[in-house]
Amino acid sequence: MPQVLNGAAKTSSTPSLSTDGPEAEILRYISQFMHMTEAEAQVIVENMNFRMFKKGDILLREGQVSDLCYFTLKGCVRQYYLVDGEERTTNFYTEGQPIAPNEGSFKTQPSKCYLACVEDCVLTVGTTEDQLKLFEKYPQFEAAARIAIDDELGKSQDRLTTFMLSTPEERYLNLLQTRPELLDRVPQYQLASYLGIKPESLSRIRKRIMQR
Amino acid sequence: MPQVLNGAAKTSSTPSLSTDGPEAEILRYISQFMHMTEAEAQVIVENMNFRMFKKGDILLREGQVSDLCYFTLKGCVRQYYLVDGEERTTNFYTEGQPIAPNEGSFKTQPSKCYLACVEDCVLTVGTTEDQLKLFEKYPQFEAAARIAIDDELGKSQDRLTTFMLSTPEERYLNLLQTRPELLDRVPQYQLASYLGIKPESLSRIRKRIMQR
DNA sequence: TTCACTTCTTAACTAAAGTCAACGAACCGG
DNA sequence: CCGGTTCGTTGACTTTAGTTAAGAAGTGAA
Repeated sequence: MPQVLNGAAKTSSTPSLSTDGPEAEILRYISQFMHMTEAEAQVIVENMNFRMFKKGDILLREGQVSDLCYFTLKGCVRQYYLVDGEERTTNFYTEGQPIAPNEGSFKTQPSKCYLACVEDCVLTVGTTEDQLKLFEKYPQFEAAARIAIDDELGKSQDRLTTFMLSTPEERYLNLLQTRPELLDRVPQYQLASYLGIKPESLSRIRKRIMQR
Repeated sequence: MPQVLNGAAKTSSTPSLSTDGPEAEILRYISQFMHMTEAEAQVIVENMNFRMFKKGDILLREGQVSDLCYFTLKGCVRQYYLVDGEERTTNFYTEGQPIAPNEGSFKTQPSKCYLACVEDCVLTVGTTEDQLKLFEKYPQFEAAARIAIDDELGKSQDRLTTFMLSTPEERYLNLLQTRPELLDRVPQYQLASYLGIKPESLSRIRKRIMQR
């Protein structure tokens, strides 16, 4: 069961927020899209809702309606669908990645996917309402949010074309290049379905590659 | 070569803008994301840059830097990549769809894809600068743009998961359901690469389906 | 330690897509 | 109207992934 991570930031007595605690991840993320003062960083951290989850915890189930958004500070969250009783993984979210799999008009619709923790996780949790309140109080964050969404759209388009243009073997090699840490953190049968193939096929692909 | 469609809207003497001319497409699109008055509709149409293109015209080439965005009023635009000298189609844009294949941080990067007209087209063309100017003058359009981008993100995520979770045959059947008009408008070898397969395979899939 | 369970690998076979080549129909352009 | 090109189909063969089943290696709990 999720537990509140009490005052993860507030109890931190370090003077600067650019520490290397898990909460630094979200500051690094936001500062990609705007210039942030120390005071603004403080506001962010104070308004964030930090939570810890255990390996195996389920954040979202098929059919559930939720407008919660997450941001990964520590750990790994897997997104998957149940088709014919089989789990089909479509994404892994790790440190520094926002989790919003049901964007657009689907926020008020029952979810078609699951979100589950592959490891113990530290996440921020927020509702759409939280965001709007923050934007009202601090309008400068709204522009950043817009740019962030645009950036996410670019990444999503990029992932789609990369997947469309690649064979399973190329996708595996690409994963080795771009997210090698996943291979150590995630069971291989989950990686396989993320690559669009069965575990046996991934095993053969790995063998094929080794033999060169 | 592209020609300016002189005063497509201005010369229209119809009192209402909810006419069925090509420019109505973009009004329909925007009104999905905001309530629009007649006056606002007028502003949109007057600020849009309408252009006609011939079948085969290329809007964007690999390596080209462009921050142009398009919106499809009439016709069909194909997005493709050149890999090993072979065209690999990744999208078809038809009436009512915005064309912005290089979102996010890639706007100032050389394009990796091509955009070509499959048919004679009527498109609106706009730069990022145009948009910002419009937002300054009419701030109410900015919120709509944000929602539209969010909606696009949702659609992109949806396309990605659908592609990941489907076999080529399922993708073809899905295309029959969702965009049947494409089958008549687009040559089959382009559809094949859009489905991630070779033309011969699509031919066999069609045969297989007919035999049931 | 042992036993159960999960994960990964391997093998044999099936199904489907890729490759190469050939053929015919439709479509232009002259 | 002809001749060439493009496009879709088909066939034979190769390559790769799916299926089923079995077993080995690792993990964790009693």
